[in-house]
Amino acid sequence: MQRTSFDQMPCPVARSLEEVGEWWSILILRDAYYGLTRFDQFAQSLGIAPNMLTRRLKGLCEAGLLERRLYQERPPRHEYVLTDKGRDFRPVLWTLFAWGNRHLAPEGESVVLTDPETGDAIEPMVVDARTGRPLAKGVRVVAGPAATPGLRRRFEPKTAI
Amino acid sequence: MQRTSFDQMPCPVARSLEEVGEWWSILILRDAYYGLTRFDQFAQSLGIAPNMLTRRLKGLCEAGLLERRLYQERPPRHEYVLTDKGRDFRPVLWTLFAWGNRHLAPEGESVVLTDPETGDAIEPMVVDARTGRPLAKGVRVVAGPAATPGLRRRFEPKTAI
DNA sequence: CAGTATCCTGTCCGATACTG
DNA sequence: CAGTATCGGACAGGATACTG
Repeated sequence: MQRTSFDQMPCPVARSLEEVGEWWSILILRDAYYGLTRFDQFAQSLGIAPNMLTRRLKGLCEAGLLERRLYQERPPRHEYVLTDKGRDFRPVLWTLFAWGNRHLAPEGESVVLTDPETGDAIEPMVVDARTGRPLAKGVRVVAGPAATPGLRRRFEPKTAI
Repeated sequence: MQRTSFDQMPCPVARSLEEVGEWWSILILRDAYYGLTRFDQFAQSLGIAPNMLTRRLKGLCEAGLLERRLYQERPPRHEYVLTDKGRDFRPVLWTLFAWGNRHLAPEGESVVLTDPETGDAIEPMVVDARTGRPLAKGVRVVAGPAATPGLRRRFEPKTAI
């Protein structure tokens, strides 16, 4: 890897980007949530070159977000299905989706999220699962149990996100 | 741009990636939330090459997430401050942070989010702002007011995310 | 249909040197 | 201190051809 490796980086954001930071990966995940599982479904939906699709699918499998599963013996056919880890990434997509709709839809929203039962539009918001309170400005970032001394020093001042 | 342009793509996720899809951009935003505003603060925190930092800062400014502001006349000095649009991106960082902590912290969490008042750990969760109900699997994606006919066709089947 | 194999280009990115 | 200028390498990504 040419980029500085963030393998031993403490920040979970940096670590996440290490796995899904590539451009196509997120769109592939999006399509996986949409229910696509097969190579050519992704290829057609994304308009991605086949070699790149192979690369990105392999990457997502190695990162443990997708699982390559044989669904037919002869001829051998594989499908790409989300793992728990991959499914758990959906909150990121939701917030990204919402942000895009808020700020990058000059001529109106072309796609919206809705409640599957009521059909009402959904407006994603992030809250604390324990208290139910919305996360607002000033969420503190502090060194955790596995922090190194240097890290503790860095997060000693009031660091917020 | 060498990549397929997603300028007229309807999906807000793709559009978002157009603006913040680059690897460093997110980390710069993260540091901006941390309170950094000046060139060399970013440079030192990220260990990024100065030319890249210039490019990414310029990109974020053009995308309207950061604003370059003169804070000193002679010699001219600029600071990079978050715009509303940039601040509004924080939910994405929160969910990314949480995902990274859940899945990429083998030796324990090195950094955690806490409530600035109580000091308790925070566990980000995405809910619908209107009903307060957690978003679960099966959030529907449907064509919105500005959708083209082709788009409507695509999202006619039950598409979820 | 589900990929693999090549080849090519753009550009992300790092390293370094330089400037007001 | 806050950048700009230049160079070079690695690789993401595109295009196309080919295979069981």
